[in-house]
Amino acid sequence: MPRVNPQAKVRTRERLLDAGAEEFARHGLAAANIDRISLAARLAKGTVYNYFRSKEALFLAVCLEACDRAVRDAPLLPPDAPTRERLRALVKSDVRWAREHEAFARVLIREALSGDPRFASQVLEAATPWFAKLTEVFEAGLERGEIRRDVPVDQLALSLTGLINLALVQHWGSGGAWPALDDIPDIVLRQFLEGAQAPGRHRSPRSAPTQTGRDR
Amino acid sequence: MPRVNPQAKVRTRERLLDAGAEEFARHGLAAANIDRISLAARLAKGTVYNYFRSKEALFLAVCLEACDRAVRDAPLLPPDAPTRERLRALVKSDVRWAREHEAFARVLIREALSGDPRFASQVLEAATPWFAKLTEVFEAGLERGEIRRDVPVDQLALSLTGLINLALVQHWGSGGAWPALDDIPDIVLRQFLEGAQAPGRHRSPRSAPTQTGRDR
Amino acid sequence: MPRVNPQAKVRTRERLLDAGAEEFARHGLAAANIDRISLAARLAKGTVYNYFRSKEALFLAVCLEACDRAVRDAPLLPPDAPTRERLRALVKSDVRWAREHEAFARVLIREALSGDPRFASQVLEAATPWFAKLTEVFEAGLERGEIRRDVPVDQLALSLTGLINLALVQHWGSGGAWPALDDIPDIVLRQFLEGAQAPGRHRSPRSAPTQTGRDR
Amino acid sequence: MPRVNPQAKVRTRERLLDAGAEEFARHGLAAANIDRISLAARLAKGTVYNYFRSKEALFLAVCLEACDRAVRDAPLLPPDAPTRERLRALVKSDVRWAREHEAFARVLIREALSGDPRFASQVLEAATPWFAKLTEVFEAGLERGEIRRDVPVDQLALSLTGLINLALVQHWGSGGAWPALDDIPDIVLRQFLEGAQAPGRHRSPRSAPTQTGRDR
DNA sequence: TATGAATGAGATTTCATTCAT
DNA sequence: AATGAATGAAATCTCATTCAT
Repeated sequence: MPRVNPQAKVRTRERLLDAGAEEFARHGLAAANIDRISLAARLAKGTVYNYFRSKEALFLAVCLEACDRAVRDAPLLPPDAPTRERLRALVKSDVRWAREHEAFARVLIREALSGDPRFASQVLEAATPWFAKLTEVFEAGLERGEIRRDVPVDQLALSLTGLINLALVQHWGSGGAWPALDDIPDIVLRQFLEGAQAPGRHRSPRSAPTQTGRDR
Repeated sequence: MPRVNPQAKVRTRERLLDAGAEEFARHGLAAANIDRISLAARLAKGTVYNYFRSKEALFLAVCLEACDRAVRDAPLLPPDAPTRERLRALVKSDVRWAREHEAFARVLIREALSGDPRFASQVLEAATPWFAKLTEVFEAGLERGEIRRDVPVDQLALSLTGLINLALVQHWGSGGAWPALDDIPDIVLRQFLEGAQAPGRHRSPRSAPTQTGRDR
Repeated sequence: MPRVNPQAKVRTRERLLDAGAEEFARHGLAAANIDRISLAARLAKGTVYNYFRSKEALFLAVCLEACDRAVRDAPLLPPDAPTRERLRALVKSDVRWAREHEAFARVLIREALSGDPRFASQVLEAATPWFAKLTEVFEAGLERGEIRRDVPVDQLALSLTGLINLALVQHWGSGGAWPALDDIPDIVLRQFLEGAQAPGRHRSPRSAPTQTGRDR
Repeated sequence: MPRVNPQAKVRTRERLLDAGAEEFARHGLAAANIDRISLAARLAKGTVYNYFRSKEALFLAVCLEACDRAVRDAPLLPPDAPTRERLRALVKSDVRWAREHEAFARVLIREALSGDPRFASQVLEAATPWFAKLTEVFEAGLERGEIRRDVPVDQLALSLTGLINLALVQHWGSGGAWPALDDIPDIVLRQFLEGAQAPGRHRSPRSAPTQTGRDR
């Protein structure tokens, strides 16, 4: 259809994105099948290539879209809420998204480890909006003395993200046995905020050599 | 040729495992090429199938072998050493292995996320020896009050493993920029043992809801 | 938009022919791309099909146009000039055209050999104006006894044309090494007019069977 | 079939070559279909690629084989036969081969004009044995004063080859009307050896500048 | 036990052409 | 007359696996 209104193009694109997400979720990138995608979108195979240069390009677009939606839906507690609660809200939202898109979430994590570094980093870029939101919360927490100052914010964001993903991977890997999805936010936050050391123990020798006083 | 020296069979198997590791590391599972593997092993393609039922079976065998070697080389500090030091030794050894086998380590992590749960869990099983060693250290730490009691040991083992892998993934993903491999043990252990909370803060509200007292 | 200025149609057609010539020259008929052609002509793909039934039809039209222009530019020496000189002028002009349109000239020659005889002869038809001019010169030469009478004029025209094309093919095939384009007219005419026999030799045995006396 | 005797491989190769020649002859290189080739050879599609890297590689191999056979069958008259007769024998043999393999001969000539110069020159290389034979005859003719000395032998070989091919192209282009295949040797040799000039005419002005006296 | 020739399903991508607007 | 989104057939090449020797 020629000279369609731009909306039609957007719709077609969306149908492809949706069909792609479904297919990638079900089969992973390598085993995904363009034929099935176009069929599911009720479009011709060639149309896929009118919108995306290659299967990989479609995958990247699907990742971008998915991450965007995931973050867009995440509520942000007001800045004066405790950092722990603000984080919990984000993590809960993230876990909810992962629950609803489990299969695709797995694929996304998986492909972020692709052997091709260029491709891997393109996949990672999709998470940019998430990191932005996280950073915002951390920085507010820093100002209010709720977050330790001796670790860069970027690093904290990565640690938390990683812990969430790990918990998810473990949840999936255990066939859902443990941890339960609903428990993930607390488990992760406890580990993230408090660590594994027994209470009352000293801080790491290197970061706080003068261990005397303080919380003794 | 009948009556092959049993040692010869072992050798052939080893050559295939070595060639497989190299190939999987370089190309990942999906893109690995049996032809190249047999070529690198200086054997015929058919021979691969005399030893392994399929490409996937070969991959699993390679994983098992790799993890075995990795753990076999890991030193175990004496039980009376501080838990932190015992963990550090393990993590360092793990990171060293990852450094020396970066490519294969990536592939291994990646395939552990395979969409096929049966396959994924088979990959994970390869890590059994590692978890055993970790568990041993945690239990000793528990007895000596160095490790918090309110989190199951399995969970701790997973958290630590996950943090290490995350750090590695981030190291690779950043093109080696951050974190440096040598810094990973400390970074990970600090996060793992102490968490992200500012020093002096209360424990998680749930585990100690009445925040009064303690270190106030 | 109805009532288009007829001149506008001619312009559009010309733009398509020009873009087509360029594309066919660059990629050959089979690999030529209608998309690129319409793009280069700054028109929509559909427009190409408003003017030409198919890619092949466009190609034929381009051939016709090209040959027409080539011959139109060829100077014709006055009828009283020596035949050799009149021919040389034509050949030079032909070679000049080929030099200026090398790529397209190659394609044209190539497609004249198409497996589909219908198509091939359509391509050849494009050369009609050239053959007409050649024939005119030959007939004048015949009347003045400068051209042998025992070979039909058509055949002579084909021979000369073929020799030129051969020389061109050889020039291109040798990467321009030999023959130089500027030398082609003389090389070709010498071969065409005098043949390869040593001077003083008898004519072909058939035309002059009494070979006795060697060279008289 | 493993460890077959080398003969089996040669046979398979030959079947592919034969099927390829047939297919290329019928459809040309671009439109040739690997599927049909493997079918005609009663082999699997993959087998084609076990023997030839690509369709083009198969085509080149077919060309080589064809030219080799064509020349191998060409009789060589004894060195003391007149040059004209020795040439006639070669041309006749060439024309006979072209008659028997018309379709493939056309394709071969066509692809020698390929836009890709690397490919074109590879095709041309197939004709090496033919040029060798031709050269031999020319050199004998030179020694005996039957061939003009002022044109390099290479150039003569190319001229003759070109004239033959042209005649063939014209024969095919005219739907067989003219020239008849049987007439080609004489037509070509006359043109090649004697040229188009009327008998008794001077040599080219350059080689015999004293044009005075017309035909003396 | 080792070999390696043969297999053939399968998948991505291209692109001439159509036709509703 | 011009447009350009959609179409979908077509075709090359790959590669895990088999099995006769």
